[in-house]
Amino acid sequence: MKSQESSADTSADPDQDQDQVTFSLDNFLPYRLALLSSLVSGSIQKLYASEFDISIPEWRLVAILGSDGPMTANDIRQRAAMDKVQVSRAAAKLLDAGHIRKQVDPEDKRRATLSLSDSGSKIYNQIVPIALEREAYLSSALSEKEKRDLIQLLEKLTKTAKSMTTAPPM
Amino acid sequence: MKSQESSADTSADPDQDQDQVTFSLDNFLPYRLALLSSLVSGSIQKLYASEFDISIPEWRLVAILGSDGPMTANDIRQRAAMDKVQVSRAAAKLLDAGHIRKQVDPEDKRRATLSLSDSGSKIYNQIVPIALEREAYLSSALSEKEKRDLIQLLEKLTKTAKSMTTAPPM
DNA sequence: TGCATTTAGTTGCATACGAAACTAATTAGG
DNA sequence: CCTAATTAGTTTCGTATGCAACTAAATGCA
Repeated sequence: MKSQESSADTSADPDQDQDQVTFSLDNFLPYRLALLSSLVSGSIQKLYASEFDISIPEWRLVAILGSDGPMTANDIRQRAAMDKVQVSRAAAKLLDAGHIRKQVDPEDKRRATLSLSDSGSKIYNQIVPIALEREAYLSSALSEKEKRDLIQLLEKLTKTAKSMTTAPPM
Repeated sequence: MKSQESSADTSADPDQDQDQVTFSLDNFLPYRLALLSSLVSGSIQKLYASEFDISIPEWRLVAILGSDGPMTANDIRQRAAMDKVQVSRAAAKLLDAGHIRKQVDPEDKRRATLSLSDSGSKIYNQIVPIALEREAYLSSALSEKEKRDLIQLLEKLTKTAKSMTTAPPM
């Protein structure tokens, strides 16, 4: 594909040899995504940490168990596209803090179903409105339609990005 | 925006009626962004590491010095919204590898102008086409208009996100 | 001038991360 | 059956990260 004839930036000096490609981080999607994501995560992380002493991976577990109900660590891994180590550690911390329960499956003792404890549910119920409010504020510069469009665009990109990663072991 | 009155407020409202808000990580923007960003970065990181033995922060320095010309570490930090530690370490590695030069400003010996060496320029010229190709592939599921829209939406969000971190609403 | 403050950049330390090695339980298959 | 291969989940270990403390130079100011 012939891409990137970036618009009005270069004075299009034809002498400029062709190795000297025009490139700007500002229009480079991976960079834009990384920047935005780190800004957003950073802000959220601080909030969750200070108010609930919970990390983002831990919050993901709480969010999933809270919205989708009890499931195993492996289910969570697939559901949230998280690393299994990340799930394991988040679960360990949440268990330790008493926010989730772990029930070993008697049928298959390797598996264990995780579920929110009362304190976990409480956290879920407390965080959800705050998270939504944060998100609303974040996207307050967007119209409803723009927000839907954005999610849809991110969805498409995510699909492509998944196919780009060299067959992740799942 | 007048929002939460502080931490006490949330617990001061033990009445949990509206807490069964419909919430799903899937529609939660911060999560979608983090997921996509990590997929994209991961894929790119592997590519740069295997082909050029260079990390993403290092690549950012090369990209900026290559496209915008020589500048100080501090300029880079502002330009790329990077942490100063990150810039310092990336610069140290690139220096060590001989990809950049460092010239101390005689006027102000704290400052030093960084610039690409020949090998740095070579890397820049080699990576740029690959990066653009990657990006083109990543966004191949989007129309030109969609891609422009996306960048614009990300821009808006980034602006808001920056304001969120600089003015911590807590 | 002389000392406090600011600024550019680096380093130390404690944490987070993920790949890979590992344990324990289950299933396959000879 | 018994061993090999697979699966769920945990731990180890090297690296990356970022805050905070630090060094060194420049500036403020009295």
